[in-house]
Order: sequence, then structure tokens, then C-alpha cells
Amino acid sequence: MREKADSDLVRRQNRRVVLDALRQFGPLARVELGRHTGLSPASITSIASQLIDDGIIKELGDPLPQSGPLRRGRPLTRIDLNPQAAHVVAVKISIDGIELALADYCGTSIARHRLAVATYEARPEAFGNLVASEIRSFLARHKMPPRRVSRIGVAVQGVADSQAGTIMWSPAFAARGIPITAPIQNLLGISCSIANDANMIAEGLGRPEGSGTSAVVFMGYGVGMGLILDGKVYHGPTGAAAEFGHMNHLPHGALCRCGRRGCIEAYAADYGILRSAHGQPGDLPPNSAVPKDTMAALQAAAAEGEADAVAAYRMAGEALGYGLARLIALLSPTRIILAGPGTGAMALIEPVLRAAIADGVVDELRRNLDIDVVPIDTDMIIKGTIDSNLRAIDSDIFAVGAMGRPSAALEKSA
Amino acid sequence: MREKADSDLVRRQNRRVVLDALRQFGPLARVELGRHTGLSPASITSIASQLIDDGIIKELGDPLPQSGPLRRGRPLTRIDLNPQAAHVVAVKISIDGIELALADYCGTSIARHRLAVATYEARPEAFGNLVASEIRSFLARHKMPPRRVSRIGVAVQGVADSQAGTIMWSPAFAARGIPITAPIQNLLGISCSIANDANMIAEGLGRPEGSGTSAVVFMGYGVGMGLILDGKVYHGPTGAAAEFGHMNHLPHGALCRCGRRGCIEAYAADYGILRSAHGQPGDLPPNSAVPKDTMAALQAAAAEGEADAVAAYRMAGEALGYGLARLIALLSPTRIILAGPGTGAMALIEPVLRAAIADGVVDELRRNLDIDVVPIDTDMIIKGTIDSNLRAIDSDIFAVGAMGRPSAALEKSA
DNA sequence: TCTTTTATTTCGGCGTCCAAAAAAATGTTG
DNA sequence: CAACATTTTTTTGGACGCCGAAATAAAAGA
Repeated sequence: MREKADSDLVRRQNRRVVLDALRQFGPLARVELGRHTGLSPASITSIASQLIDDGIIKELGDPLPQSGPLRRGRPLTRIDLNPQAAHVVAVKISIDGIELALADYCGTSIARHRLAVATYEARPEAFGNLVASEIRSFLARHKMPPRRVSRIGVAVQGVADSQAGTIMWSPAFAARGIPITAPIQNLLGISCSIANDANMIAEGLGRPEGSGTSAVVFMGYGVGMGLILDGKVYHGPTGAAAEFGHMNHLPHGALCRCGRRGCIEAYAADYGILRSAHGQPGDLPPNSAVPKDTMAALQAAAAEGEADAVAAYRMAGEALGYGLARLIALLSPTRIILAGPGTGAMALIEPVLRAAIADGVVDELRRNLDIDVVPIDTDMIIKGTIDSNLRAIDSDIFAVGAMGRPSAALEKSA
Repeated sequence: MREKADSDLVRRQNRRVVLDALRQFGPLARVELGRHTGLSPASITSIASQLIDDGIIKELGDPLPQSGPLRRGRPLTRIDLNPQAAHVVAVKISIDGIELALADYCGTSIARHRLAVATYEARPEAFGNLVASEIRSFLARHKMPPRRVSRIGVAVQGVADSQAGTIMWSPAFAARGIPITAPIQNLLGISCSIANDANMIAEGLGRPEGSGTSAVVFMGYGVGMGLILDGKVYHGPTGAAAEFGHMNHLPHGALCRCGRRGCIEAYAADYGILRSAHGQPGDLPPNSAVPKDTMAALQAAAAEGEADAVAAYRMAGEALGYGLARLIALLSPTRIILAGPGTGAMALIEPVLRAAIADGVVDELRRNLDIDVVPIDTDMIIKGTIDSNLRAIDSDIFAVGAMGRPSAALEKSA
């Protein structure tokens, strides 16, 4: 059922609109905010002074690099998000290591740390606590009191249940159903969420694009996907969405890490490509961690025209292409973004991939489709996790009542 | 960018909430409306009297079948949607015929009409006008002045571009890109929309289910799908979404009506099943219109255990099953609904279909999945089209400003 | 110093919501 | 049959939000 509205909702919504505009278009004067948001100057004044009182935004001092053209009149007073208003920690869990990042409310990175952890053998009961204590010492090292961290976001490869706050299944772990958010919240008292890593890439890329439907494919040690439907990242009922890598390509096909046969990953992830390049049978149990060098060497060999390597990449392109063709038939996205280390061999993969899409989809459906390859950026996941959690903070903060007391959000639900 | 809010928006939203509640829970007294919507009695009084003035809802007379338990106090004054407030026409275009239905604002069917049209040979320029004039005489026959019809909804099998208002591609037509909404709007002056037929089934089933993610599969002369994501029917960027029937099943597989190879439809639509039951090669051009009797005979033969027929249905089940497995990996729906005449052979199809899903999807993803077969109801498409257009009217009407003048919506955007 | 220009704040009006009090409409009871 | 009791609906008064217009602030130019 749709929700009723009242004046409280109006203010909340407009606070959010203002924060959105500031987050997207950097520092802005009140007039400019008015133009961006459609709110009247009077309302902007009111909302801004409230947000300033709450310490969420602040007026910038003098440094007004008033660009060239001579300007008369009262100068603009620029306003920006207050970087001290909140902080977030992003945690990326991957095979044999976790990466931590601390950022302020503006999204500026304050500190990073990477540490090796034998994830595959990790005990499910202990792992969450390990992460929590690593976060604690990371914060301590950078003199950041946990009280000032408003949110922790965890990104993991594989299937994350964001409702339950667990890792349902991940190639980084032998175990299943590993609780993550509960131990972190218990030990640190900071609210925490978990999501799939490719979804976090989509969060990072998602907003600026506007309201389209697009898919981000992550190619590397695994194959992941972030889906943006009607401008919003799709998380599905449990938060375990868009397991493109484990979408079936060929029934009874090659063996995948997930235990099934014929998944796209079994042909297009590092281990799948390697397996076919070596001429190994498809039912050979997958080799979980492929060293970067090995893949680099394989890419080089393929670029030189080495037949087995070329064939392996073509097979990967075909699996990806038919998978995307199926996705297009279902969702008709306007944009597909290919990202991740696997794009290093894109020259070989792309023609096959495009041919497969052409073969598998009615022309009408792919007329408005762009396929882009974005530069490999290892920080995309961290950046997306930070962005997504900052937006969540915006949502928490604007939900705050007029008195600036966070409990207002709770009073509502009572 | 998120939209700003003002008090106008509040009233619009609350009007909509009230209409929603009435549409879903039948006639309600003001107190009951208050309970359903969370609005205060004062607000309900205000909103209701406005809606009554606008003629959108009305107080019911005496007939209060006050159920048993002795009730003191002022009796409830029940309120309901005013059936005369608006009317809709639903048009279902299928192979060789179109079906018209007229309904009032409460969704009660006033008239139905079916007529035969040689759609396949229809000229694209003329077809829209033909439909329009059929609607006109249909309305005239039932003494319904076009002025009192607020919306016309067209449902068609195949790919509809709801933005452009055309049929991009449909098995009912040899031609492509047939304009529909423009000629209807021009001739009748009534706003008109077009959508895929399976999406309309989903509209009809969609709301009561709440906020889950589910897929409705239509099995019959073709294979269609309506997708409900997070409680809302997904229409995709152009409105041409969820062409499940033309999702590739096997690369280089059997020839489909759409001209591609290996589509699910090529195995699971009537013509596909028939083709394989007759042992005909997969590249035999599809037979567009299969008579009902033929399919009934085939279903009977299969039920008797006739080997070729059984094999054909098993192949259909496999194509559907792997297609659904792929969909589940991507969207992890909580419910899949199988509907349409093709479900007549469900006893044969279902085991294979379930086996394919089990084979193609990680256990974790299908743990919370229900697969249901709903009774074959030929009116589902009509009903869904009517419902969907009534909800669109609700949205138009609540958008009306306080003065009851529709132009208020336009003034806003200026 | 005075004018022009532009940005921001203040003020008054309007619309919405809500809580509480009042009114309405009926059943119950002495 | 009149005085309660009970429940629904309307009215009243206050709060909060938005907006337009006027007032104020802060500069550049004359």
C-alpha cells in the first residue's frame, strides 16, 4: 500500500533533494541550489540554516574563485557538505584478503589498508569478529573514534544476503552462510550492511547516468553483475541479486565453482578461461585462486595468436555474449558496461561477444543498446561502497526530525 | 534527480492513498479509511468531501448490511468509488481477431465484443484506424459517449513500444512498427496506451501480492512474460520488456517466428511443440496460427503416452525450465506463475521444468521460490488491462488540483 | 557618496496535516 | 420517553511547510 504524506515528509524530501544536489554538483550557493532543486529562495534559506545547525552542511569561507566575467552584486555564499558530519568505512572482502577504507562525509578517502587473510579456510563463526576487530584497530590507528563512523559497508564477491547480513555463498570461502553484519554491529556499535561487489560498482556508476536500465559486468576471478533498473540498483528480494556469473549458459556444461554445471563463470572467469586454454576437461574441479601473472601471460599468448589461448577467450566471449543476449531479451537495458581485469583481453572477446548478442536477440531490442568497456579500476568497488553508504546516511539524516534528534525517525514508526 | 515536495504533493499523494484503499478494500466508512491509510479523521473528511465534490467517489445510501454483533453509536457512512466517474476500454489484439471491453470506474464490465480481423495481412497504416473505428462503433452501440471514456488500453502479443505507441513486432502481424495509439487518439480524442499482453496479466495479478518480485509466464500460441520487480510491473526503458519467449535457449537452435534461432518460444509455444511432436526439423518455418483443436488433440495424445508428443512436451519443459533458471539467477524472484492454455499439459511439462531449474540454479537462490500454475482464464489479459488503466486514471485524477481542473497538472510543469 | 546589481532573509498568505472539542446519529436504560 | 452511552463525522485551532513579495545585505561602478 502506498504511504500517506504529511508536512514532515515534505521537509524530509526537500532536505534530501538539497543534499543530493550538493553531493552531485559540489559546492553551491543558495541561488544555485534553488535552480537545481526547484525550491524557492525562501525555502532554501530555511532548509540550509537547519542543516547548518545540524552540522550536516556548512558555509564555505572566502575562497570564492569567482570566475572571470565581472560580477556585480552581493557575492554568492557557497555551501557544501561538511566533511566532518559523518564517516564511513568500506570493506572489500576478496580471496585471501580484505581491504579497508575510511572516508569522510564528502567521500574523500582518509585512509586505506589491505591485509592478507586466509579466507578460504576461515571459520564462519570467527570470521565476522575478525573483520570487526580489524576495523577497530584500523580506526584506532587513524585516530578515528568509532562514534564518528556512521556506517560500515561490506562488499563481497558472490551471493550476499543483505537482509540477513550474511555471505550466502562466495568463492572466497569454503563455508556458507557466514554472518558478517551482526558481529560488526555488536563489536563496534556501528550499523553495517553487506552487498555484492558488482552491485557496489553499479552504485558507484549508477546515479549520474540518470534513469535508464543498465548492467555492469565484472570480469575477473569471477563474473559478477550489478543491475540498474529504472535508475536504481536492483537488489532483489533478499539482496542476493544478479548472479549473472551463475546464470546457466549451456545445460550440462563445464563445472563451476558453485557446484553447478554450465554457468557463465565456468567459461568466462579466470579459472574457466585458463582451464579451457590448457585443454583441460570441463569437469575438472575449478582452481580457485588464479595468480594475476598467469592470466597476464595467457592474455599475452592470446594476443600473439596462440591457438588454444585464442579459442579459450572466444569461448568466454560466447558465454558472456549469449548470457547478455538473454539478459537483453528479459530487461532490454540501454547500456551494458564491461569492467574488471578480464577486460584486458577485450580485443579478443568483444567480436565474439557482439556476434553472440546479434545472434541471440531480435534487432528491435538491441537498437538502443550501448556496450562500453570501462578502464580497469581496482578501486571501483571501494568507491561504490563508500558512495552507496554515504547516500544511505543522507537518507538517515534527512529522516531526522526538525529538532535534529535522530530518534525522530523512530518516533514516526511508533 | 529526486523531486522536490510541497503541500500540493501531499494532498495528491493522500488522495491517491484514499483511492487505492477504496479500490482494494471495497466500500469503506471514513473511520475505516482512516485505519487503512493512517490519515486522521479530520483529513479523511476533508479529502473525501473534495473527492465527492469532484464526483470521483460517493457516499452509499442506506444499504448498510451491518453484520450481526449489536452496534451502538452513529452508524458508518460507507463511501465507494463512483462507477460513473470514468470509463475505460480495453482492447486485446491477437491473431486474427480483436476483443473489446468496456468497464466503469469500479472495474465492472459493461460490454464485451469480439470480432475477426485478418491481422496478419493488415496494412500498418490502416490498422490503427480500423481499431479506432471499431472502438467508436462499439461505444456507439452501447450508448457510451466517447467523452465519458477516459482511457483506452491496448494489449498485444509481442513487442510493444509503449513510448512510441506502436507494435514493434508481433506474431499476429507480418508488418513491423505498426502505430496504434496515435490513430486512436486522433480519431477518438481519448488517451491511449499500449502494452504487452503478459505484462497486463501481471498488472492484474501484481498488486495484491505486495512488494515481492515475481514473474508471470504466459504459455500458449506464444510464450510471454510479465515481470513484477519490487511490487511494480517492469516495463523497461521503452516499454518493450520481458520478452522471455524470445530469450535464447540454445544457440543455433530451432527457428522461431521472430526470425532468430533457439528462442524459448521455438520449443515451448504451440507451434514449437507441434513441430517437434511431428518430428519436423527445427528449421522448418513456423506455422503461425495453430488451431485450438490441434493442440487439444496433441495434449490428449501426450496424456495417453504417445511417445513423440511426450517428447515434445518434455522439450518444452526443458526450454522453459532453463529459461526460468537463467531468470532466477538474474533476478531471484520469490514467485513464478505459469498461466495460459499451454498449462493444459502441465502434468508432463512440470517435472522436466523443475528438474531443469534444479540443474541450473544454485540452491541458495531458489530456496524461497514458489512456482504456481494458475487456472486458465482467457479474461486475465482484459482484466489486467482494465485494472492497469483504472490505476492510471487514479493517478491522473489525484493529480488534479484543488479546483478539480485537470489543467492543474500542466500548470505545475510550467 | 549614490546607484545598480545580485544574494539572502524576513514577512504574510495559503494549504496541508493533526489533536481535541463539538456535533450527529443511533442504541440502551431507567 | 427522556437521559445517558457509544460511535462516527465535522468543526475548530494550532503547527509546519511552501511560496511570492518586500526588505535587507553586500558588493561593483559612477
